[in-house]
Amino acid sequence: MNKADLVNMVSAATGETKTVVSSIVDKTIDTIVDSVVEGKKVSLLGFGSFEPRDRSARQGLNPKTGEKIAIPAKRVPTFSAGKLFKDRVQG
Amino acid sequence: MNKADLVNMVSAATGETKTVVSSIVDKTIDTIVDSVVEGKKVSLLGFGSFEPRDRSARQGLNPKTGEKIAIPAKRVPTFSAGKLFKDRVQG
DNA sequence: TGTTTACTAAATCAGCTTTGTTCATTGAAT
DNA sequence: ATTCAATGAACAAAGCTGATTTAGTAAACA
Repeated sequence: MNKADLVNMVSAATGETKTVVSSIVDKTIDTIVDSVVEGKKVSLLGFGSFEPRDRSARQGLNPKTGEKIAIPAKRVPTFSAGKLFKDRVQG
Repeated sequence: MNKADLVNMVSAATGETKTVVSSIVDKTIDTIVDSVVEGKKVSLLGFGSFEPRDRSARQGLNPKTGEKIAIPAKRVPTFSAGKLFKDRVQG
């Protein structure tokens, strides 16, 4: 399922036009990304939470050549699913 | 940031009422969760993708007592961030 | 609405490191 | 009423790493 499918389904479920749904979905994603970029966590109860996490530098290797390479420290976005989401996926 | 904050910000950014934004955000989350529950991946370009992943059974241990315990196999929801999200968080 | 264009995502190789997982409880928040 | 974060230890599993091709999505424009 891609974004177009998602918008269609939400539009059908809510009765709002695809245009409105699309703009809100886009802006919602923008807002979440912006917040994480600013270092703040976004918690959506039942769904999960997004937050930035710092990864320390480490040794890696090039799978093609096998030689060791230095991987610098970096900040990455993470998501951890909430209880409801986990329970529903687990069944 | 929680869901109420998110709805307020998206409402302010789009001009749609909080009621409309709230219903669309909720339904969007529902749709994503439903899709993952059905075993299908949800790909939102630039943001990331949600999909179920199977974890095999393994041995764990109770940190309190130190004794070994059996952790059963299970299915969990996962999210992997897209390039744009990563790039923006990294800076 | 339909088409083109440019860019992103998936898959692949293997080995090492980081991260997640386990229980229980308190406090905060939905 | 219910969920979430945090805490602490230690082990095992999952993921990250480069480079490339293919496939596919999204944005722009007429």
